[in-house]
Amino acid sequence: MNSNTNNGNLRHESLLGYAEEWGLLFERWGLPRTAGRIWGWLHVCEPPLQTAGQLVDALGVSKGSVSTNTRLLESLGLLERVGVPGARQSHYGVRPDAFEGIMRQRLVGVAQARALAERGLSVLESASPERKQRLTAKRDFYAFLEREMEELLRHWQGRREEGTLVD
Amino acid sequence: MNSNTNNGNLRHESLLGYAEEWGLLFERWGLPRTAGRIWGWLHVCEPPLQTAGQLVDALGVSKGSVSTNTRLLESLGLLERVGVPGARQSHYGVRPDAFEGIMRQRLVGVAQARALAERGLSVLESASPERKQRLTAKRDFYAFLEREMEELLRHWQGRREEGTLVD
DNA sequence: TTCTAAGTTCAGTATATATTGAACGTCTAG
DNA sequence: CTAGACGTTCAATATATACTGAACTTAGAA
Repeated sequence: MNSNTNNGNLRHESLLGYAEEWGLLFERWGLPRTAGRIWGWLHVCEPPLQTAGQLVDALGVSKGSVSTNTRLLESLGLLERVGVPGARQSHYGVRPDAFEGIMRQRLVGVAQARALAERGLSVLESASPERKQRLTAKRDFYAFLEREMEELLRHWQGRREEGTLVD
Repeated sequence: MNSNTNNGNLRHESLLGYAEEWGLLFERWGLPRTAGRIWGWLHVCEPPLQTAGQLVDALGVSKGSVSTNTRLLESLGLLERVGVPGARQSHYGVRPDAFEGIMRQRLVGVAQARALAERGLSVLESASPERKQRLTAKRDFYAFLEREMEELLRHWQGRREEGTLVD
């Protein structure tokens, strides 16, 4: 195995371990373990672009699961499917702007929380300010977080444009 | 019911609905639905401090579940158990600094991701820079996020000290 | 066209997790 | 001390979700 890749003295096993740990982390975040495994694996595998079949072989999961989870990761903005000239299969790779996708996902969650607090306030419309106070504080927090994270996202994008013009 | 609380024209049902929606949001975040229900409810209930028994009655969940999930929310830094003079039971309420707890939780997740990327890099120690590139980018992102969120947390704390000296 | 490989979908199954309900410990009041 | 309320723990159960494997669709090769 691995006859056509130069892995130096890297143990295939420890690379797999890295993927596996991302699986566990994803699970703690309420996402499928397999999605995490793919995400981790695509950061250390060789070659960097992998076909569905290669993922099946490397990670020991079913075709169906790879299909489902690559689609999930795509929809989260973390993966992209790229065409390789002369190849019939789809090749999956980490999106260059994947981290913006991660931040955007988090932003969505914050925005949902803010919207929900807002909706709660409308239910308490006729209540006293004291009664509203808890909800107002919550709304203010999520509004703060939403604004700040949007700025953070811009920061990151700026950073990428300056510094990492390598790729 | 509700003979001793003045709820004005607020429908008990719509307040419960608010709690229920937080339950669903929590679930999407990989947390128990009941924990979300409690968290939502404690922002709109009257009185603001509730006993375990009141939570059982209001939310229609078991004593055991309330016990488990209040402990969870406590450990996340969102709830506090306060003693009420003359009352035998524990009373639960939203911590005044709950939102700092939320941010701290998120920070922990980011730190874990950064640590994991770091560990991956040590596995690739002897590899070429090109091979390391994907992991380095990931590590850099999480390191960035970690630093920025720490600052964000400080911002929020400062904001609280200035503005919200009401409570 | 037919044959084969790739990828998707989905019903069935496995697995993990939350929730219940009952038994237990603990504390306070009387 | 005893009675009863409160809270916790845990085994059993319910429930949700991920995963597999097989059937199906599509597309290229011959």
